[in-house]
Amino acid sequence: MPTIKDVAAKAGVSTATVSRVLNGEKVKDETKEKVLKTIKLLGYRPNLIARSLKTQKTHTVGFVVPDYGQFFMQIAKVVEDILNGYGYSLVVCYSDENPEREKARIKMLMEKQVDGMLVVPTSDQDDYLMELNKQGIPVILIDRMVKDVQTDCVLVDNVNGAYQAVEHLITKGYHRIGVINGRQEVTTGEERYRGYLRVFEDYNLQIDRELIRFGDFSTESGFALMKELMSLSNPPDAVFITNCYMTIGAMLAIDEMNIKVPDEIAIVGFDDTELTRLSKPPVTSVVQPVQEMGEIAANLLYRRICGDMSDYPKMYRLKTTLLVRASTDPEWKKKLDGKEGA
Amino acid sequence: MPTIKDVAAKAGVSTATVSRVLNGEKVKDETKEKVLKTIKLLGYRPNLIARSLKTQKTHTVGFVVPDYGQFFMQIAKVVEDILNGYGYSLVVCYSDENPEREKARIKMLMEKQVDGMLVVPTSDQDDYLMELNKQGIPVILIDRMVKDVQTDCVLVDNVNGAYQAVEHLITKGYHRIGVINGRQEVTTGEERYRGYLRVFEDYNLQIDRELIRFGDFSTESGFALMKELMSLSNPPDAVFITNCYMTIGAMLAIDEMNIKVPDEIAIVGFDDTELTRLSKPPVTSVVQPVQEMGEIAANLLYRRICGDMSDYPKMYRLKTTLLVRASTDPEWKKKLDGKEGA
DNA sequence: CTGAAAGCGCTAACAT
DNA sequence: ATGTTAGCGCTTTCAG
Repeated sequence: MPTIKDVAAKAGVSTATVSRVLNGEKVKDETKEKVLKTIKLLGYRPNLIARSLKTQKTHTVGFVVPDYGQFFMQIAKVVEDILNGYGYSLVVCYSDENPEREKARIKMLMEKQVDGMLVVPTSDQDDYLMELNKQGIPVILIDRMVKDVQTDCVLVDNVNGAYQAVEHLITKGYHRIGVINGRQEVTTGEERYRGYLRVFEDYNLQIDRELIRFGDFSTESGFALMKELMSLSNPPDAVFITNCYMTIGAMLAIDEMNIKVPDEIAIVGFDDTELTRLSKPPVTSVVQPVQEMGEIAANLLYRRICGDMSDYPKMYRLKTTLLVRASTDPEWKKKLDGKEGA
Repeated sequence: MPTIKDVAAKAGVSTATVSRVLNGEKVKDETKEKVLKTIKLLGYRPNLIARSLKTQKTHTVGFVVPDYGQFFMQIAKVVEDILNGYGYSLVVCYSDENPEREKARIKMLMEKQVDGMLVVPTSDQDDYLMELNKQGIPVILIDRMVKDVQTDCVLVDNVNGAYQAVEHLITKGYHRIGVINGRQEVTTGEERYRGYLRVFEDYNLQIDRELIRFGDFSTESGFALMKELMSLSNPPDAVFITNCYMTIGAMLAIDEMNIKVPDEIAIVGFDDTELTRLSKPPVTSVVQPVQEMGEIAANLLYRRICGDMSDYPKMYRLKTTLLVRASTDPEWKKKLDGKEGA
């Protein structure tokens, strides 16, 4: 591999000049030509490591997700595209919904000297994240936030998303509405539960505590909890499930128990993925603006990296939409009639 | 951030000694203690960039996948875990099934100076990949290979996997067996098609060319091609679909057309993901040993990075398994009875 | 066993 | 407009 020195020597200029050409600084056209030519000739590629050592910038950003499922990977894709466009590359790693592992991954990213980070925190008290901020490396929280922490975050309005979902069930005439919650140490889990509770409050309805279950966001927990709910002497007639993995688990359980949806039980889930769309029947879901979340987060992070702290800390609360499908609507198939394709 | 110099100064030793302690070389216990203590005291963390510049190793490896779907991300997870265990971190990027983009991503990884790469090539004539090999950076092809190229690869036996799938259909008594193929410029696409053809040859059966369709691995193409097949005046009674996205698309099409599986059409897919498992009915699938693929690839790459070229170039051809489910077996549900859970 | 010193390849003052 | 030079933080001969 040729170095900048080789180029300088061959072109008969100093390394500084070559560097200037490389970085688009003012250089006499004639010498620039000459340098460019020798660069091509030698097949020279700047050594990014050396450059990083000098500039203290790696042009790399990290993204810590809880898992590699469709929801977060959709965001990752958007983020990667945008950041690539700015000349940054993305390192994605997964925390496995485990604060310890999250900390380890963040540490690794720190040591790799990333210029910034996007994190989906696995707990609402991530003291470690704050250190980063103090160290001056921009961090954007995405999807979930951390309590008592002042930093940029891109979230959705989970409370009202959940509210809308549960209200939809009530409007449809369901009375015994259960909920399968996610981890309450995570803001999305807690907020969605809060939305559920608020509906009952607003409608002045009684809640049967038996219908409230707590899972850990995993397919397995959705499966197990749905079985529990349906084994009750007085089972629910509808269930709100607060993320997509648990929804899948619940659908599998329902299927295994040979229960009819929505006739015997109505289901509304959170997140819209291929799974919920392909499921039979398709699941009514609170859909999050994935594309927008990714775009906003990536662009905000880029601005922070560039030193623009004008509106820091900025919190986005994007709105969700309720997509009604057959799992809460027996008429769905007829009404739809070709409106939803592949 | 303190540097090695700060540590050396504070501990009253030379930077060389600190470096030795850091790298576990022989140092008098007493001085080692002292150094370790000041490292802790100052909260010193070695600067990996500086180290990389010196050692020419980044302890990073790249992984280029066609997409962020479940199949490849499952592999990525395995690979990441293993490599992390060896002290390497993984940069995953997606080529979007596009050779140009793949080239760009590989180039980026090269410039980032990764110590090695795992690539799922998007074409069977990736001249660019060979350059890497010449440059001495280890590359392992995974899932797909490149023709006329001598390099390590971890593949599955697609031909026999497909063969088994189609033979299963024949055994079940289906006659008009269609196929939805993937991109033929990609070895998996071509090999699976070959497996399909071979069955007809071996059984000395006539093929109706009308039943052979070519897609691009996407859900959309699976959807469109299945619609085409089922709109034929003489439609197939079974279809083999050569990857999971197209299988999903096909299932959606079938659903939309209100066709019953397996009564009116039997389906066998390639790849086993949540989608094919959750689908109604669940799809009989050729399942690939994802875990094993990841393990083998990661460990092989590690060995190559460590300079062990003993068995180069090594080609693995792992065996697939056929998982029979309801999409080819009306009796499935009864037979199963609790054998398959969440 | 430890220290001095020379770089790895690049950028950025500072000079010219 | 270009060249000189001093590092960025680390590893690694080579001496001692």
